[in-house]
Amino acid sequence: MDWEKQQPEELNGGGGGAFVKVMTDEQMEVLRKQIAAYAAICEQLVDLHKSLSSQNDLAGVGFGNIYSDPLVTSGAHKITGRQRWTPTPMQLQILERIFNQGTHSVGRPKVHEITAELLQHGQITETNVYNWFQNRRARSKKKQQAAPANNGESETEMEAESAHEKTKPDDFQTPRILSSRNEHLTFQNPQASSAIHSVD
Amino acid sequence: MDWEKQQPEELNGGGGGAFVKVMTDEQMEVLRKQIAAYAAICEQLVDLHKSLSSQNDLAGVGFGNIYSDPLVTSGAHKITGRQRWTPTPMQLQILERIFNQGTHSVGRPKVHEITAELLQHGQITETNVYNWFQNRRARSKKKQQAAPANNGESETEMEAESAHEKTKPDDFQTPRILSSRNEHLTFQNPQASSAIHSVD
DNA sequence: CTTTTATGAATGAAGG
DNA sequence: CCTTCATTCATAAAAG
Repeated sequence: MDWEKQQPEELNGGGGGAFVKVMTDEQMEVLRKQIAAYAAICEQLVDLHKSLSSQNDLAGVGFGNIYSDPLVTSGAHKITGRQRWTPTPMQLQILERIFNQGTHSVGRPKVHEITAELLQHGQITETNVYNWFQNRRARSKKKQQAAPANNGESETEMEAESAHEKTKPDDFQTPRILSSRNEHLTFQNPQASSAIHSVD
Repeated sequence: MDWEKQQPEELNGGGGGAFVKVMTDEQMEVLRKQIAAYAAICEQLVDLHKSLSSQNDLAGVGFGNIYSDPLVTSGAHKITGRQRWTPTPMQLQILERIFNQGTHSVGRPKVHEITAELLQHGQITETNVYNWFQNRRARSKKKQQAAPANNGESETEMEAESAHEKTKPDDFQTPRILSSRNEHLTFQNPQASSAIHSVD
């Protein structure tokens, strides 16, 4: 910024050759507008972000056990980050067994029962179980329809029959162009709030 | 701000009794920091918004207009399919507000009314609105019953509920609703960019 | 450390 | 209303 350098002497009132930092009304107005502009922009963006994040934020996962292990506190900056459930090998084994026994769909009581059993092998909620079966079912189905393309002869490759784009070439779908890892934007800046008040 | 009034005379160098607007180095530093803080915050928010909005790339799209512009078919492989409505941030915000105001159930006329309003912020149909409320209601209910992870034995209400950090949603969000229909966030502000350069 | 893959979770919509 | 499905998003885990 350096107003003292850019300041033409004529504007310097009657100060003569004294070297003082001076702002004209116009300059102050410009400055004020700049700050006000930022304030407005920030406000818009915060609103926007809130509405955007409110939809997909937060998991209903009500367990807070994962980061309980002091050994794994290496991350250190993810203190309140969302953690998603990861089945223990034992849990997975049991779930797979149930699924393969023909129970592809679970009702509410069944979920409760299974959850109770799996709780003995690690943290888990009914929602986790419910989601697992749903995903398992979907995945299973998807795989099934991706397989049947080849006749008995030359097996060539998969996905040959996908001439009519059925949505889902297994190879490169990659809709995620960017990987956003800024889960919690921390624009908690004291300077900012003071600035807001100052300009207003 | 009014520095000329708050300015103690001692700091005014050798200016004597002349009434000029003067900034000390400290004051300028404060100002610079305030603007810089805004610049940083805006930058973060813009980045964040960009990543958020680009994820669900066709956010805010309606149905018929997706491939309406053959010129901009950048994606190119999305020609068919995809008819699922995705609420724009603005639409979502309005819907959430209505829901949080106690209107958890909507009748036909109400749906019509809401749809009309939301149409100003993007494509939407009455069915979308109806489904949204139904899903929202169901989800809300489920969340309620998913909370109790512990036995009821210890009913002492400690700060236990703070353990579930989320519970989010709901509700009482910003009392200040944006009334303007600035769907197109116009944070393209010349003032802002000039300010960015000024401080930097 | 960066990129890719596997999979848990969120959500609009359909069926009963 | 409730359940189920299809699709998409986000991230832990694996690969490079």
